[in-house]
Amino acid sequence: MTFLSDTALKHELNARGFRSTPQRQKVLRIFMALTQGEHLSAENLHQALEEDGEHISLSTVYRTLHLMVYMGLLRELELAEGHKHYELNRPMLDHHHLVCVHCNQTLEFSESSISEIGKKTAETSGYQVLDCQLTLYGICSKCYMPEART
Amino acid sequence: MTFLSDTALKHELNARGFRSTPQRQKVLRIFMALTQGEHLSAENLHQALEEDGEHISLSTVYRTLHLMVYMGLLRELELAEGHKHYELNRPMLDHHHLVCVHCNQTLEFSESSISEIGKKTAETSGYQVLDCQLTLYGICSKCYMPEART
DNA sequence: CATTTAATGAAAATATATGTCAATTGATTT
DNA sequence: AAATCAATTGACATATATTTTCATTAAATG
Repeated sequence: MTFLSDTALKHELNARGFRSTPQRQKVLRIFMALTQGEHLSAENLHQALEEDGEHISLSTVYRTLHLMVYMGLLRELELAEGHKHYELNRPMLDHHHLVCVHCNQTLEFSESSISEIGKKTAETSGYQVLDCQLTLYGICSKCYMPEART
Repeated sequence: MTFLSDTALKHELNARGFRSTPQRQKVLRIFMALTQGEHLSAENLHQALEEDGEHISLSTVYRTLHLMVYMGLLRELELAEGHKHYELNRPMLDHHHLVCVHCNQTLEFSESSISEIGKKTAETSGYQVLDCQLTLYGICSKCYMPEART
């Protein structure tokens, strides 16, 4: 799922009764151009599209994000920045996050055992896994001082 | 952290420069009275307090939730219902979630290896872990049908 | 018990996300 | 390649969740 041509995307969509549209292609292209670890909010994505000269309405941006999460193409991250962020779903990479609840600094890490656990658990419950996220919330060394305030 | 008396809460708060207030005590009591696996949104909590005859403003409810997450007393869950839910943080229980991205059905599961991984990762990065969440997103068996739509 | 400063409540403000609906466009059939 | 039909889009309105502001109240400290 790391790379998907327009026609491959079309097949994925059509197979489920959805349509391939220029908007959907452009959104996916934006995500494919990001480096590993980068993630965008709906607003970020909307801007990135504008910067590429693509005028796609915010409603469509939101609808496209949901659809692509639902299809397993994107993963939705909740990293305490107040709004959701999205990135390409690359299940093989076992890519997870560690977030400071104070300053919101976010670190990435890999841990290959997680997806195994995820697969097993999901199977037991009859689920088809789309995404598997281990998120650690804590306090980073800069923020961890007795006098810290909210 | 499964049970915390008013005076223990006071010590925790004062040690960090925060104050013990009746509102904070009442909020924590509500969470301590929940059964394992139950979780509340800010709105739910507000209502639960009202039902107990406690009038605490929504602002205070939100502020208290943030503070308690920051202190590691509560954990914040993002289970695709559109708003955040909260529950007592019981680090020993290794209690995680599996969510259907289509119908939002949520299942709980335990997996004791996760907190080990979390601890190790956080240490490496100099973080103090407050919470460790493995969240699996997928499609449940009821929703997994070729004709499924958004 | 006086002082200091954090915390609260009420209301307004903000932000994020969703819904509506007419117009458009993609997939499929003829 | 034209016609058909439903999915999709964009613009705008709306909803909802959360945050901020600020005057008032009340913990903690000495």
